[in-house]
Amino acid sequence: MSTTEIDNLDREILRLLQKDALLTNKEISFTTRKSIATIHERIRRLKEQGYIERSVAILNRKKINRNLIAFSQVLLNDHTSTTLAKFEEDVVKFPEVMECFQMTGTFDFILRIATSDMDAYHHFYRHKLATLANITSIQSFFVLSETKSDTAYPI
Amino acid sequence: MSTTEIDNLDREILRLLQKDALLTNKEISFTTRKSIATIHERIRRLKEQGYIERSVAILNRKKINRNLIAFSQVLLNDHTSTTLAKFEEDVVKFPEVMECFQMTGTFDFILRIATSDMDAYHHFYRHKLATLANITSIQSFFVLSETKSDTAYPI
DNA sequence: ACTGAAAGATAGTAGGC
DNA sequence: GCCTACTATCTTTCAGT
Repeated sequence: MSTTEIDNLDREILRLLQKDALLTNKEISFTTRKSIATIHERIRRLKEQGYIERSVAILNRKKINRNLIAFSQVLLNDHTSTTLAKFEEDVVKFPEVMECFQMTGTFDFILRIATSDMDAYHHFYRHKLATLANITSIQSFFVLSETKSDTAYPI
Repeated sequence: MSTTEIDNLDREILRLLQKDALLTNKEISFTTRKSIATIHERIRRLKEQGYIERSVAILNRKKINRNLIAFSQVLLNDHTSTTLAKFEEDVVKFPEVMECFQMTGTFDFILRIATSDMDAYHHFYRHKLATLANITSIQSFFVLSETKSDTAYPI
């Protein structure tokens, strides 16, 4: 981690690019009232220093048949680093697993699972997730509706 | 929802752009062995038909001081549509709330909260979230480590 | 649907303030 | 750190298959 700090111009650029990664330098230079070359150099630095990790297209999941989102809370029966690491190694390989976080509290991991429907989730649960070693329990919760889903941090 | 289906070329383009939204048409045309104009037209259609919702820059949250991610499970004390809608309306306004889903099961909503640290979460909890109307309980779980966090659906 | 090529716009670089 | 000006590269359009 470098000691470099970002200023208000950097923050404004990050704010804009979090909303739309395809903005041209020209558009950003117009909004921020700086020259195109300045914007170009700032964005280069923000990437180089790791503030911007990557730019991605966000798809409409219903159009590509991911109608069901589940959160699955997993509890393991032992917490040696070997067991934890093995679970993580195996679970991230499943294409249904969009996210996996190790958590504090009454369970060990929370997974975000995307499937086409309940049948597909059931199949994932029975034939993939529940087959992994050292699982004590899995509790599943399903998304009824998406009120807010944002990738942009307020800056 | 239109009746239009996508073919293998569309799927390959979506796969590529989910990983890197800044790929040039030229690069995609090289990978897919199609002409630049073909790629250009395909991407235009994928956006127009709503497969691609938007393109965004993904930031390194630790560089911008969002070190703590919490999942907060919220239970309300009544489930009239008015109460549900009011909660949703209010909760999405908090900048700490990255995501809000209404859920099946033993609680009503799950929130993903991003703050700088536990003090900031505590402040959010006490002075923002817990002040909303009709809340019965809030249970908070904190991310210890991020094993996988992907925005790209396998296609 | 796809292609190649032209025209217009943008990214990226260099030199100066 | 920011600017103008220049060149390389890319996007976008279109006539042709």
